[in-house]
Amino acid sequence: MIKAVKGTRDILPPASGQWAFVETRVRDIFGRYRYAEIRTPVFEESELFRRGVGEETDIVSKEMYTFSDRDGSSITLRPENTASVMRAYIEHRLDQLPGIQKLYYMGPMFRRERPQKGRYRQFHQIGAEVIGSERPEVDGEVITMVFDLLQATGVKDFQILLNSVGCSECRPAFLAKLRDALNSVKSHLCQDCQRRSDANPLRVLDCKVPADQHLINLLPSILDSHCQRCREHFDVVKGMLSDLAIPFIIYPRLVRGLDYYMRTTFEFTQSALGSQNSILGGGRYDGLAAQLGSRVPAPGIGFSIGQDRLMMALEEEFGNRPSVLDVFIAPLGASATRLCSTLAHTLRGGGASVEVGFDAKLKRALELAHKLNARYTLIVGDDEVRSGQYLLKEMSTGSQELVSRQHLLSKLSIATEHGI
RNA sequence: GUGCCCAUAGCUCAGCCGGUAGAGCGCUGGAUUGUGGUUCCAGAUGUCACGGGUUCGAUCCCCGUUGGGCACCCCA
Repeated sequence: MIKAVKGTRDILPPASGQWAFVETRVRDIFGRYRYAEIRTPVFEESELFRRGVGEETDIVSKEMYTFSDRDGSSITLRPENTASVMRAYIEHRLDQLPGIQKLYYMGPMFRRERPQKGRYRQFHQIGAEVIGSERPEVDGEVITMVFDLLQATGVKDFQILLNSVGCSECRPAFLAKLRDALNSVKSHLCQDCQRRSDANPLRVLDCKVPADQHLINLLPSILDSHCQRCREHFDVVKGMLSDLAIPFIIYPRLVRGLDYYMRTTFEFTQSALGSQNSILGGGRYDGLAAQLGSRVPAPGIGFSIGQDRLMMALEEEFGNRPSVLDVFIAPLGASATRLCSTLAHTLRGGGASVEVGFDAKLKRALELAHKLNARYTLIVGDDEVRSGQYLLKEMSTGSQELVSRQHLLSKLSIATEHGI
């Protein structure tokens, strides 16, 4: 039997309906913030990610799906979408458009990692980018928007971690201070941290080994190394969130894995997700455009939500909500079946969701209607065909009455909004 | 990529100390004519993940492969 390849999966009903529900909410809420959708290709020239994401990152150094095209060019399945969006921004001169660009996307990304809960080789991200402004107010608005989205979809018990990783002016000084401090304590840290101290000192801050924590807490904080511009920027972001009563935790140890981040970085975590507890991450990347060869400055900030993880966090929320079926039509016999096709079409035209049964046995039809969670079953047999009065049965109560074709729709009192 | 654990019906799982498999749920059919949910009866379904090895004989023991889970690395 051929199966889905390692780390990929099928999203089947009813889960697919839940995914679509979330996507509808995304479009609604992002739309209110005047974001517009951008759809970039699923694969790009490999060079884009090498330059955009960073040669030294794990993503680029060991997780990319890269292959040679027939003309010899190197192609990579996108491991994330920010670089692509920025590429499109530069390529199509979106900087020439009035105002700042606010773009959102959703779709599959690909990384060749070992799969585990909340981590897939094909996974799905919902993200947004604002390009063309370095104002801190934009950062605040972006965070506010994701907060709104999580609230609207019903995610519970999440935390917002906020940090500022400085800029090209103040970060080198911080790194020097950190290296110094690490040199004196690293022999007391865990194996991994000893290695990180040299390879990637920032990562030490991310260590979760309990025994290391008290020493790590004594290490220099990036917050103390901020230059004046970074400090002012961060203050505005924090102030905005406070004004909006959005709870956040200043987490100076938050380091993000992609090279392009500077100043504001953030992450939303949710405890129910297990080890992969990060549901979304984002930050500012004012230098990315230049790295990609843009001649005009294009400061930006963005985030991406792990949709697979978001869905996991919402599992309880969705529970076993039944799918919506307003009417199951049960035709008994050939003439009734023929009539029911037009009847179904009329009801669907009026907004009802309708399924027509094909089993001539009423018992079978009712069984199926029940299993499909139909609100009503419409019984159409020879008697009904003759009289033009159809037997409408309400499944929850079992009560039934004869209704004429004209009155069917109003009798059904179709709910205007079909949730899921 | 590394370590540990796991793989039996569509799903959740049982299967002693090696003798080629079972339950619950679900599914299909029936309990006389056009009435579902509860009930009763009957039935189907398994290359016991795959490939080797040991053995008279392997779902069970051993090795490998594939897939999954957990943790690490890292990240969404």
